[in-house]
Amino acid sequence: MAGADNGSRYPAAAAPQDPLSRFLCPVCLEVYESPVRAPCGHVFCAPCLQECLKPKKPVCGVCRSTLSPGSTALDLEKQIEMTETACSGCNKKMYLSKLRSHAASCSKYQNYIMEGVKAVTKEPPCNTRNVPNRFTFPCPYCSERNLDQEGLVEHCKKYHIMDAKQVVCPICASMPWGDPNYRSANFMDHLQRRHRFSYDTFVVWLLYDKYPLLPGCCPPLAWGAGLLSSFFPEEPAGGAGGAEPKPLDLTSLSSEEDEGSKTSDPPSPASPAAPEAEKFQCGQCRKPYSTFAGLAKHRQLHCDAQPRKAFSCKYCEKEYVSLGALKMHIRSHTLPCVCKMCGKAFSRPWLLQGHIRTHTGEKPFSCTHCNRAFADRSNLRAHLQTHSDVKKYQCKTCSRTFSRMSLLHKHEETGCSGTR
DNA sequence: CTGGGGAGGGGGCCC
DNA sequence: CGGGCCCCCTCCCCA
Repeated sequence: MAGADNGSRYPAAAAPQDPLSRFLCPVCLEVYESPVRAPCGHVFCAPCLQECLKPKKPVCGVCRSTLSPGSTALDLEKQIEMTETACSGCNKKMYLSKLRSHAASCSKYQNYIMEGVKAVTKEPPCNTRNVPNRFTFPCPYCSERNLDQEGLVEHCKKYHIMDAKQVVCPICASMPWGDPNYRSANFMDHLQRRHRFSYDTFVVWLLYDKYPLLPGCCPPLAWGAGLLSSFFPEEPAGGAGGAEPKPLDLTSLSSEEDEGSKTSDPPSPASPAAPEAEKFQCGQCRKPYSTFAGLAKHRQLHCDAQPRKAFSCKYCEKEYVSLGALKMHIRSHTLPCVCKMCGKAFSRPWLLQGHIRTHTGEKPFSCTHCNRAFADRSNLRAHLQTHSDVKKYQCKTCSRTFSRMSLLHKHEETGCSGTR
């Protein structure tokens, strides 16, 4: 466990240049927060590990081995406290242990992240013509084409289970870190261990959705099918008409093709004769475009250029009428308030205060009717409803009242009989 | 299935 | 403009 490899283990092809990478949690891609070493040897932030342990059969996000609660990685914790670094945004020097909270409030760091994302989304790699399709794969044994990941696994299990030939895994080879020349000694074993789940699911949901703007998230942003499918949403797993798996030719996204290729009736996505389907839609005016470039141009010339009434969140698509409201909202992404007891993070101090009461057992809000106490005023309010004959939320059909909106919704969803 | 409690999130208002 | 507070709401879990 000692040495630089005690934390995140990266595939050789993707080993980051940054010497600090060994202090980065493979889940949140930030400096470890309360690092915990799982039994498999991989280290995660304590809160990240908690998240990973939530599924019924938790697996390590790095090696896919069964995951169970680990032990505090004191060695790493110490190193994080003693290692100096500089903020990528403002260059301020600080210890790694301070970087996380600093990054949450450093506007220059946020800009630095945004620049990174722009660079990734605006300037596709120069060898884009060679970018392989990550939706369908050829079988490395018989070269049957257009198998999606699950299809490939099933196909190989069905037809090649006894085939001992060393072959290149087409799924791994298509990934940005993949080595197209690396032959798997036991491909069937590799398939079943490594590709039981989809990279899309793991990369996009775990990393992109949770930490969409982190520097380490750029590869997932660029390569994760979640993003790709938003650019190429109709790339069917089965391919069109048995054609060769099509490279995602980003260079074809000419800035010249846009509105002209629009049609009022987009062809079927599965149709091979439908390459100009309007796959891209402006988030603001909903205008459809057949190419990403067209959409980008439209946004540049029209929607983005117009004076905005709203302040847009750079992390998600939400917009606010005031900068204050936006900043408040951004806290829900950066979660600057961290509980010292369990490491859980919150957007606002009072949320943290409420959470701390769950540790201390403090219940300052008591019911005047039954003296029952609550830690949260909202919950007291909900409780007070239970003392009332006429509850706040009423069914329009049967006039029955409920103490909570959710109960009313449930009542309506399960089919109100209408009888009073 | 229903009702209730616990925990937490989001937006608005006020100071 | 930021922080504190309030209200409303949701989700999950349990009896």
